[in-house]
Amino acid sequence: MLQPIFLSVPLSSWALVGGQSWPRRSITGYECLQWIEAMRLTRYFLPTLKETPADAQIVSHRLMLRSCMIRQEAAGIYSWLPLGLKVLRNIEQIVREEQNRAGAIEMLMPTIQPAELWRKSGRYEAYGKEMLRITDRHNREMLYGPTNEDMITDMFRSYCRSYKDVPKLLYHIQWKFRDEVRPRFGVMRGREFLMKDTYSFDVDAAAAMKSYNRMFVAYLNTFARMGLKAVPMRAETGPIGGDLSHEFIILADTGESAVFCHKDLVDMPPPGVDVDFDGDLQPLVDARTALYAATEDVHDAAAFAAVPKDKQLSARGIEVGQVFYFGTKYSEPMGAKITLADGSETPVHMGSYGVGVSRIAGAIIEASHDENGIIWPMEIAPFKVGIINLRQGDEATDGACETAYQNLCNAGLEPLYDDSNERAGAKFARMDLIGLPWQIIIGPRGLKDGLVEIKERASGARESLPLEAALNKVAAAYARLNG
RNA sequence: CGGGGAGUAGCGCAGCCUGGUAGCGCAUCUGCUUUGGGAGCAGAGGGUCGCAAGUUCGAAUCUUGUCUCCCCGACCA
Repeated sequence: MLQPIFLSVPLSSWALVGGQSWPRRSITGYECLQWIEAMRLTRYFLPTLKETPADAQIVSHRLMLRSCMIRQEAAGIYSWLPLGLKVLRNIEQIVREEQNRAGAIEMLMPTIQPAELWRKSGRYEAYGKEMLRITDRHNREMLYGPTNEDMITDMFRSYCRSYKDVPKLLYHIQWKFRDEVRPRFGVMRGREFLMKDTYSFDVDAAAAMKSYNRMFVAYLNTFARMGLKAVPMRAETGPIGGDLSHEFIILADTGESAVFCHKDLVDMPPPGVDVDFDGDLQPLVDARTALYAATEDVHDAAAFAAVPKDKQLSARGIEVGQVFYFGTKYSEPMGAKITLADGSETPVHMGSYGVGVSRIAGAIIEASHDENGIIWPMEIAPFKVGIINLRQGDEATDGACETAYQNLCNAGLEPLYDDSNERAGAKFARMDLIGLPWQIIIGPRGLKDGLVEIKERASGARESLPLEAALNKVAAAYARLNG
């Protein structure tokens, strides 16, 4: 029954990153065989909803609930169901790859921290009710970390004493908890959220700017790979403190903050993955900070007025990342000092750089959906292609679907095969809802003439062609992505 | 934290004003017919009406308390 089909487009599962061969897609980020997850719908867990839960107000939240990505467990606290978890992992993996490329080193700090650390930095009382405070069985004061500056500064202090130990960029991807007064918008403003936070350690302010620029450029590439147009904007530093900060904002009507920027920034292409992170990044950063862009908190109406009228963009935005330079704000009180070449001591200069990994899942949907459901960018899609069997039980149809499934699996294209016995309409609606980039639609009518249908979710464009050509077309789209 | 609203079957809702032991649509299960954009018919299962006190012969319904969730605002990745 199964007919091997030769895919004319070579698929490389390995991409060149920083001169090394890395797995293109893996769960752990470590070198391993390419991780392929294909699935038959009847074996999967995907009870999609036809009706919208009443509590969900914004489109991304509604679609995430309907497509069975998440389930609310308490206000601002969610389970990530199988489909949602795959999306979350894909986002996380892009963030990880771009951090590694920029020279940051991954580690993992705990979610629970001792209160003592925060007393040392002077933040324990200052952070207020947003911090979830816990007492353990020995009556020790603990907290569920809302961020990790204090812990990493303490760690740096205990291991690094010399100017020779810097620069260092360390990051982790870990769950955070902030006891928001009013969680809302699903995962975009949860109390528990997954965040990538990087911390930089440098000898002085000038060196710290180089770290800042690394992260700035890494973020531009990170969001571009996710199909997002993120605009860096001057921003307030807030409780993290410091002198210099940019928020990376994607424009969306449902955004929480008002933003003002020069239109040219929106479509400015990313620096690209072949940037030399050890080279001078300042021109790249300057190109994106020369034009006016600011969030409402630091908005300067006069400066904005100087932007040509037809280039003024006043919109709403979702913050997906933020970079801070805060100098010695933590190293000073916590005694994280390094010895310089001349024997003198100086507090290490620090910055922190956050990406809201779980928030991005919602943000991408806000930026990419239509009335039928989600439209996933290729790199984010939980499965890369859906196979719709229009007549389960029909020998020719079942056979063609199996052939497609096996070949797509072999090609690493992570197909989701709808082998359920439901009616065509239900299958179409569900496949559109979960937003896989490509659909291969196979039924007896088309097969009579040796044809299957291929549909691109984003454009809705459909085309009838032989199975082999359809598979090759999807493979070609994926190969382009892998460069 | 101020202001508003809601908790009744997995989801969406009605019933409450005027107390009498719970109903509709979707979903689920069974059977038959269907099968190219969320099918039709027939049958079935599923709810201590958020929780706790109180009033009453009797409470989903009235009273009080309490918990949870949502929305608007202020605040935040």
